Amino acid sequence: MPRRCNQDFATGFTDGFDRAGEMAEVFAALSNPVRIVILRHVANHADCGCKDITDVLPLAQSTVSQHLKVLIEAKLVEVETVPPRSCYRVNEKLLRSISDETAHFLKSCCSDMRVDV
Amino acid sequence: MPRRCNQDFATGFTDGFDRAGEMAEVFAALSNPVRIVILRHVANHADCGCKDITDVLPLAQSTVSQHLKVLIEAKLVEVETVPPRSCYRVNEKLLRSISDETAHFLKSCCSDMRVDV
DNA sequence: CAAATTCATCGTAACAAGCCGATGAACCGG
DNA sequence: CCGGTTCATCGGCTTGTTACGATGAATTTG
Repeated sequence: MPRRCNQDFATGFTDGFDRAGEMAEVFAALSNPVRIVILRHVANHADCGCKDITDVLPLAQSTVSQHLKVLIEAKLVEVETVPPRSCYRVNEKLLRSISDETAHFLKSCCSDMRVDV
Repeated sequence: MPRRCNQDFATGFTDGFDRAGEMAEVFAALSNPVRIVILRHVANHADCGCKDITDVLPLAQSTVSQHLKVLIEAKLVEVETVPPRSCYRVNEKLLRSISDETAHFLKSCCSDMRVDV
Protein backbone atom coordinates (compact mmCIF):
# COMPACT_ATOMS: atom_id res chain seq x y z
CA MET A 1 0.00 0.00 0.00
CA PRO A 2 1.76 3.14 -1.16
CA ARG A 3 1.78 6.03 1.19
CA ARG A 4 0.80 9.46 0.10
CA CYS A 5 3.49 12.00 0.44
CA ASN A 6 4.18 15.55 -0.43
CA GLN A 7 5.47 14.77 -3.85
CA ASP A 8 2.51 12.62 -4.80
CA PHE A 9 0.13 15.36 -5.76
CA ALA A 10 0.07 18.71 -7.44
CA THR A 11 -0.54 21.70 -5.27
CA GLY A 12 -3.79 22.40 -7.02
CA PHE A 13 -2.89 25.88 -8.08
CA THR A 14 -3.60 26.65 -11.69
CA ASP A 15 -2.67 30.29 -11.47
CA GLY A 16 0.97 29.90 -12.34
CA PHE A 17 2.05 29.88 -8.73
CA ASP A 18 2.35 26.18 -8.46
CA ARG A 19 5.67 26.28 -6.79
CA ALA A 20 4.84 25.34 -3.26
CA GLY A 21 7.40 22.55 -3.41
CA GLU A 22 10.27 24.79 -4.41
CA MET A 23 9.36 27.38 -1.84
CA ALA A 24 9.09 24.75 0.86
CA GLU A 25 12.57 23.49 0.01
CA VAL A 26 14.09 26.90 0.52
CA PHE A 27 12.24 27.40 3.77
CA ALA A 28 13.32 23.95 4.90
CA ALA A 29 16.94 24.89 4.41
CA LEU A 30 16.34 27.96 6.56
CA SER A 31 14.23 26.15 9.14
CA ASN A 32 17.12 25.36 11.44
CA PRO A 33 18.66 28.01 13.70
CA VAL A 34 22.12 26.57 13.25
CA ARG A 35 21.87 27.01 9.50
CA ILE A 36 20.68 30.57 9.91
CA VAL A 37 23.74 31.29 12.02
CA ILE A 38 25.97 29.53 9.52
CA LEU A 39 24.54 31.44 6.60
CA ARG A 40 25.01 34.68 8.43
CA HIS A 41 28.54 33.75 9.39
CA VAL A 42 29.46 32.85 5.84
CA ALA A 43 28.01 36.14 4.67
CA ASN A 44 30.02 38.12 7.18
CA HIS A 45 33.34 36.36 6.84
CA ALA A 46 35.21 36.24 3.61
CA ASP A 47 37.26 33.14 2.84
CA CYS A 48 35.18 31.12 5.23
CA GLY A 49 35.93 27.45 5.81
CA CYS A 50 34.18 24.74 7.75
CA LYS A 51 36.62 25.02 10.61
CA ASP A 52 36.02 28.74 10.98
CA ILE A 53 32.36 28.01 11.54
CA THR A 54 32.97 25.06 13.80
CA ASP A 55 35.17 27.27 15.95
CA VAL A 56 32.27 29.56 16.79
CA LEU A 57 29.62 26.89 17.30
CA PRO A 58 29.35 24.21 19.98
CA LEU A 59 28.93 21.53 17.35
CA ALA A 60 31.12 18.85 15.89
CA GLN A 61 32.83 19.50 12.59
CA SER A 62 30.86 16.73 10.98
CA THR A 63 27.62 18.36 12.05
CA VAL A 64 28.62 21.72 10.65
CA SER A 65 29.68 20.03 7.44
CA GLN A 66 26.25 18.43 7.17
CA HIS A 67 24.50 21.75 7.67
CA LEU A 68 26.68 23.31 5.01
CA LYS A 69 25.71 20.49 2.70
CA VAL A 70 22.04 21.31 3.21
CA LEU A 71 22.66 24.96 2.45
CA ILE A 72 24.62 24.02 -0.65
CA GLU A 73 21.93 21.64 -1.88
CA ALA A 74 19.44 24.46 -1.51
CA LYS A 75 21.91 26.58 -3.49
CA LEU A 76 21.93 29.22 -0.78
CA VAL A 77 25.66 28.70 -0.37
CA GLU A 78 28.35 27.99 -2.91
CA VAL A 79 31.60 26.21 -2.29
CA GLU A 80 35.00 26.20 -3.87
CA THR A 81 37.16 23.34 -2.72
CA VAL A 82 40.94 23.38 -2.90
CA PRO A 83 41.93 20.47 -0.70
CA PRO A 84 42.25 20.28 2.13
CA ARG A 85 40.14 23.38 2.35
CA SER A 86 36.68 24.40 1.20
CA CYS A 87 35.73 28.01 0.86
CA TYR A 88 32.09 28.91 1.30
CA ARG A 89 30.24 31.95 0.16
CA VAL A 90 26.61 32.91 -0.08
CA ASN A 91 24.76 32.85 -3.38
CA GLU A 92 23.78 36.48 -3.35
CA LYS A 93 21.82 36.31 -6.54
CA LEU A 94 19.60 33.58 -5.21
CA LEU A 95 19.26 35.21 -1.81
CA ARG A 96 17.96 38.38 -3.38
CA SER A 97 15.58 36.43 -5.55
CA ILE A 98 14.29 34.41 -2.60
CA SER A 99 13.88 37.60 -0.66
CA ASP A 100 11.72 39.08 -3.39
CA GLU A 101 9.69 35.96 -4.00
CA THR A 102 9.06 35.34 -0.33
CA ALA A 103 7.89 38.90 0.14
CA HIS A 104 5.65 38.56 -2.85
CA PHE A 105 4.17 35.30 -1.65
CA LEU A 106 3.53 36.43 1.89
CA LYS A 107 2.01 39.70 0.80
CA SER A 108 -0.12 37.91 -1.75
CA CYS A 109 -1.68 36.17 1.23
CA CYS A 110 -2.78 39.53 2.58
CA SER A 111 -6.10 41.09 1.77
CA ASP A 112 -5.06 43.91 -0.49
CA MET A 113 -3.75 41.36 -2.95
CA ARG A 114 -6.48 38.79 -2.60
CA VAL A 115 -8.50 37.88 -5.64
CA ASP A 116 -11.85 37.15 -4.11
CA VAL A 117 -12.28 39.94 -1.60
CA MET B 1 24.74 12.27 29.08
CA PRO B 2 22.95 15.41 27.91
CA ARG B 3 22.78 15.92 24.24
CA ARG B 4 23.51 19.19 22.62
CA CYS B 5 20.63 20.60 20.73
CA ASN B 6 19.59 23.77 19.03
CA GLN B 7 18.21 25.31 22.16
CA ASP B 8 21.28 24.61 24.22
CA PHE B 9 23.42 27.45 22.98
CA ALA B 10 23.15 31.04 21.98
CA THR B 11 23.60 31.85 18.38
CA GLY B 12 26.74 33.76 19.11
CA PHE B 13 25.52 36.99 17.61
CA THR B 14 26.01 39.99 19.79
CA ASP B 15 24.76 42.48 17.25
CA GLY B 16 21.15 42.42 18.29
CA PHE B 17 20.20 39.94 15.64
CA ASP B 18 20.16 36.99 17.92
CA ARG B 19 16.88 35.69 16.67
CA ALA B 20 17.91 32.72 14.62
CA GLY B 21 15.58 30.54 16.65
CA GLU B 22 12.51 32.63 16.02
CA MET B 23 13.27 32.94 12.34
CA ALA B 24 13.83 29.21 12.06
CA GLU B 25 10.44 28.55 13.64
CA VAL B 26 8.67 30.63 11.05
CA PHE B 27 10.58 29.00 8.23
CA ALA B 28 9.82 25.59 9.70
CA ALA B 29 6.11 26.33 9.55
CA LEU B 30 6.55 27.23 5.89
CA SER B 31 8.88 24.34 5.11
CA ASN B 32 6.13 22.00 3.97
CA PRO B 33 4.45 22.34 0.57
CA VAL B 34 1.10 21.29 1.97
CA ARG B 35 1.22 24.12 4.48
CA ILE B 36 2.11 26.60 1.77
CA VAL B 37 -0.92 25.49 -0.18
CA ILE B 38 -3.11 25.65 2.92
CA LEU B 39 -1.90 29.13 3.80
CA ARG B 40 -2.58 30.28 0.30
CA HIS B 41 -5.99 28.67 0.29
CA VAL B 42 -6.96 30.27 3.58
CA ALA B 43 -5.82 33.60 2.23
CA ASN B 44 -7.90 33.25 -0.90
CA HIS B 45 -11.09 31.90 0.61
CA ALA B 46 -13.06 33.79 3.16
CA ASP B 47 -14.84 31.80 5.86
CA CYS B 48 -12.53 28.90 5.33
CA GLY B 49 -12.94 25.73 7.35
CA CYS B 50 -10.91 22.57 7.66
CA LYS B 51 -13.27 20.67 5.40
CA ASP B 52 -12.97 23.25 2.62
CA ILE B 53 -9.23 22.64 2.61
CA THR B 54 -9.51 18.89 2.90
CA ASP B 55 -11.83 18.91 -0.12
CA VAL B 56 -9.12 20.31 -2.35
CA LEU B 57 -6.23 18.22 -1.04
CA PRO B 58 -5.64 14.47 -1.28
CA LEU B 59 -5.09 14.25 2.45
CA ALA B 60 -7.09 13.04 5.39
CA GLN B 61 -8.98 15.56 7.48
CA SER B 62 -6.84 14.74 10.50
CA THR B 63 -3.73 15.53 8.50
CA VAL B 64 -5.05 18.87 7.34
CA SER B 65 -6.07 19.66 10.88
CA GLN B 66 -2.53 18.95 12.06
CA HIS B 67 -1.04 21.21 9.42
CA LEU B 68 -3.43 23.95 10.43
CA LYS B 69 -2.30 23.48 13.99
CA VAL B 70 1.30 24.02 12.97
CA LEU B 71 0.36 27.21 11.14
CA ILE B 72 -1.62 28.40 14.13
CA GLU B 73 1.20 27.67 16.55
CA ALA B 74 3.48 29.71 14.34
CA LYS B 75 0.79 32.42 14.49
CA LEU B 76 0.63 32.58 10.72
CA VAL B 77 -3.03 31.61 10.86
CA GLU B 78 -5.74 32.52 13.32
CA VAL B 79 -8.81 30.51 14.12
CA GLU B 80 -12.25 31.26 15.42
CA THR B 81 -14.14 28.19 16.49
CA VAL B 82 -17.92 28.01 16.69
CA PRO B 83 -18.59 24.30 16.98
CA PRO B 84 -18.80 22.26 15.04
CA ARG B 85 -16.94 24.61 12.75
CA SER B 86 -13.62 26.43 12.83
CA CYS B 87 -12.98 29.42 10.68
CA TYR B 88 -9.41 30.12 9.67
CA ARG B 89 -7.84 33.29 8.43
CA VAL B 90 -4.32 34.46 7.89
CA ASN B 91 -2.58 36.75 10.33
CA GLU B 92 -1.88 39.51 7.88
CA LYS B 93 -0.03 41.68 10.32
CA LEU B 94 2.45 38.94 11.06
CA LEU B 95 2.76 37.93 7.44
CA ARG B 96 3.75 41.43 6.48
CA SER B 97 6.21 41.63 9.32
CA ILE B 98 7.76 38.29 8.42
CA SER B 99 7.98 39.40 4.83
CA ASP B 100 9.92 42.48 5.82
CA GLU B 101 12.17 40.73 8.29
CA THR B 102 12.97 37.89 5.93
CA ALA B 103 13.85 40.32 3.18
CA HIS B 104 16.03 42.24 5.58
CA PHE B 105 17.79 39.15 6.79
CA LEU B 106 18.45 37.70 3.36
CA LYS B 107 19.65 40.98 1.96
CA SER B 108 21.85 41.52 4.99
CA CYS B 109 23.64 38.37 3.86
CA CYS B 110 24.53 40.06 0.59
CA SER B 111 27.69 42.02 0.04
CA ASP B 112 26.35 45.54 -0.08
CA MET B 113 25.21 45.15 3.49
CA ARG B 114 28.13 43.22 4.83
CA VAL B 115 30.20 44.71 7.60
CA ASP B 116 33.63 43.47 6.74
CA VAL B 117 33.79 43.95 2.99
C1' DC C 1 -33.87 11.89 20.59
C1' DA C 2 -31.27 10.26 16.43
C1' DA C 3 -28.42 11.18 12.59
C1' DA C 4 -25.38 14.09 10.25
C1' DT C 5 -21.67 17.49 10.06
C1' DT C 6 -17.44 19.42 11.42
C1' DC C 7 -13.39 19.37 13.75
C1' DA C 8 -9.52 18.13 17.29
C1' DT C 9 -6.99 14.72 19.27
C1' DC C 10 -5.00 10.21 20.06
C1' DG C 11 -2.26 6.19 18.88
C1' DT C 12 0.66 4.32 15.57
C1' DA C 13 3.79 3.61 11.78
C1' DA C 14 7.22 5.08 8.45
C1' DC C 15 10.56 8.06 7.47
C1' DA C 16 13.54 12.24 7.86
C1' DA C 17 16.48 15.24 10.58
C1' DG C 18 20.07 16.17 13.58
C1' DC C 19 23.81 14.91 16.25
C1' DC C 20 28.08 12.43 17.30
C1' DG C 21 32.65 9.96 16.78
C1' DA C 22 35.49 7.56 13.60
C1' DT C 23 37.61 7.24 9.34
C1' DG C 24 39.90 8.35 5.16
C1' DA C 25 41.13 11.56 1.38
C1' DA C 26 43.92 15.50 -0.08
C1' DC C 27 47.15 18.49 0.62
C1' DC C 28 51.27 21.07 3.24
C1' DG C 29 55.45 21.56 5.91
C1' DG C 30 59.28 19.56 8.00
C1' DC D 1 57.89 10.16 3.83
C1' DC D 2 55.59 11.40 8.13
C1' DG D 3 52.64 14.20 10.87
C1' DG D 4 49.39 17.91 10.82
C1' DT D 5 45.37 20.26 8.95
C1' DT D 6 41.02 20.42 6.80
C1' DC D 7 37.10 18.49 5.22
C1' DA D 8 33.38 14.93 3.59
C1' DT D 9 31.24 10.89 4.51
C1' DC D 10 29.75 6.79 7.07
C1' DG D 11 27.27 4.26 10.70
C1' DG D 12 24.52 4.64 14.59
C1' DC D 13 21.55 6.68 17.75
C1' DT D 14 17.70 9.68 19.27
C1' DT D 15 14.14 12.71 18.21
C1' DG D 16 10.85 15.07 15.16
C1' DT D 17 7.75 15.05 11.18
C1' DT D 18 4.14 13.46 8.35
C1' DA D 19 0.69 10.56 7.43
C1' DC D 20 -3.33 7.56 8.57
C1' DG D 21 -7.69 5.74 10.85
C1' DA D 22 -10.48 5.81 14.87
C1' DT D 23 -12.80 8.19 18.24
C1' DG D 24 -15.37 11.62 20.63
C1' DA D 25 -17.06 16.43 21.37
C1' DA D 26 -20.20 20.10 19.90
C1' DT D 27 -23.75 21.53 17.27
C1' DT D 28 -27.63 21.42 13.68
C1' DT D 29 -31.22 19.22 11.39
C1' DG D 30 -34.85 15.68 10.86
